[in-house]
Amino acid sequence: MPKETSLKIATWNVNSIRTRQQLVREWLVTNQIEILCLQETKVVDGNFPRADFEELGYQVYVYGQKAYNGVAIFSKIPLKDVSVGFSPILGSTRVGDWDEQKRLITGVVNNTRIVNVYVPNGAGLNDSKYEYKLKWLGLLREYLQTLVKESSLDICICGDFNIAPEDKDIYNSEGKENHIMFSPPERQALQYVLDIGFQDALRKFNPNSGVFTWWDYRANGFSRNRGWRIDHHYLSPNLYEKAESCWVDLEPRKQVKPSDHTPVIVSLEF
DNA sequence: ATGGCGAATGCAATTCGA
Repeated sequence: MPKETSLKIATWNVNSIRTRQQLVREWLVTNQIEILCLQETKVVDGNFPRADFEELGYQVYVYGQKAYNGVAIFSKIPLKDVSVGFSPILGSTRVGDWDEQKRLITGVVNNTRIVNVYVPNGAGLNDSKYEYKLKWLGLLREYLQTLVKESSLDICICGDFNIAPEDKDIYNSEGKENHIMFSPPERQALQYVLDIGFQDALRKFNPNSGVFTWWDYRANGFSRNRGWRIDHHYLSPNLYEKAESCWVDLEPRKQVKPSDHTPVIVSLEF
């Protein structure tokens, strides 16, 4: 038994798990990933292609819906205390309709609660979906605040946040003040969540500009490297100390029929 | 400035994503 164990947690918006099934499988075969958090699975739970991943030794936890949204966690170690949506923590009275869109799944491993989120995109600043995004982030803050208050577990929040936190997280931030994924109100809403006490895992190791996780399918975004960093791992203080590396894997984005996102991986030493 | 591309639904064209 090694004195220290390493746990690699990846996050990847796959833009349909059924379309990306083979790509995800191949990536897991060539990479030693203990936990994979998926977003935009776009499939109801009964149709999730779980067998392919169970064969690789993963427990598969899903929370999906027809056509849109959907999150899942694959884990080599069985998770404890798995729950989906806001209501198990915040209560159905407070949450109301906010769990209609399937955007959050959580479970516990190694004294660590993993919270996998797919934050709403928001469409545009004058769209009702923008208001939805800001309110959803407010609810996420309440959710995390409640977790922190009610338990001493470490927390890793990872997923597609649909927000580039800083100028250097966009290939060119000029003129993007009113652009979805960069406007000040949404960045402030994210910062308000992080102010509870979470830190950006990637920025512990890499202060540089030009680190991206998403490239638009249109206008050859990837070949021109017109990217954005909108997928993140945010860690509570103890976990932040345990992080030993964090990186983006560009290989899946180079493949035929890729997702428009590529995986981000954090390695934790316990 | 606009639209570009890709996926789902469901079978043509529309909606959505970011």
